[in-house]
Amino acid sequence: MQNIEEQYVSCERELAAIRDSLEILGGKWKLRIMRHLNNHINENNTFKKIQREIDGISAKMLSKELQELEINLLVTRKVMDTRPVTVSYAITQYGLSVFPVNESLVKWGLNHREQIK
Amino acid sequence: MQNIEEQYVSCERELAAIRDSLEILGGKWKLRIMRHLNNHINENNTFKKIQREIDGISAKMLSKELQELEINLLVTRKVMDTRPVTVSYAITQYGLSVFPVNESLVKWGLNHREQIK
DNA sequence: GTAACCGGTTACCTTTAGTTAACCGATAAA
DNA sequence: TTTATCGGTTAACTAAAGGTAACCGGTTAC
Repeated sequence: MQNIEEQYVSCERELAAIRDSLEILGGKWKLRIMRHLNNHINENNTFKKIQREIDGISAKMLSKELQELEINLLVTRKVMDTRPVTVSYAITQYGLSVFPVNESLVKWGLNHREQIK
Repeated sequence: MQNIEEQYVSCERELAAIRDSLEILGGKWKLRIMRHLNNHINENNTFKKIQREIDGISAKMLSKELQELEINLLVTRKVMDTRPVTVSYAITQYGLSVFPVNESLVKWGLNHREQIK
């Protein structure tokens, strides 16, 4: 049995973890991009190809979101030796760890639609 | 095996579900409040008591967030027959369904701290 | 009558998230 | 030399989220 102080610390740690997850995976585009890369995992996902295939995303947002995903080790960026230069993005092995979170959000959201109708 | 159209619909449904989940459970306070109500489930959680115990939350935000949680059937609001009147909030049975999502966010966030350090 | 408690609401402000459109350098094709 | 492609960046904007502080009606205790 934990004492009060340990309970408090554990609670703070969990709250910080939730903040981290929502900051890194939340927002309008992050999971959208991760899912797209995962659904096209055997393709050469260049910047332009991703932008064409994700409906509504601007170059600015795609660039910004990919940078943040790369910083968090969820995707890799590889400059290809083509003319003109293309840049290929891919989900990392570690990036696959977001899919349980993705699934729990999907599951809850789908069920919630049933619940409130 | 699904055809292309069915895949597309399923993908749109899942993306909408993620948007719903993040809209209803995301933000700075929603899960914070749900966790608090769950941790104090046998107590009389009045507005003032919740506000005292959740560090940093303003009356405005607490009021707004509780209203939205109530609309989504996640908490109940009960005006008590006391002087002066108090209002008691409680998590619903359905509200408990957020904890698997909560757990997956906690788990991913905790692991991510390890991963990037 | 005045002060205090409860459960809020309102107005105003700041910060963050996201959009739009123009622009950039490097390269290559016509 | 003009035009196009790729992978962005920049500036300027709007929209959404959240914070701060003052205020409110109803009630009770002094």
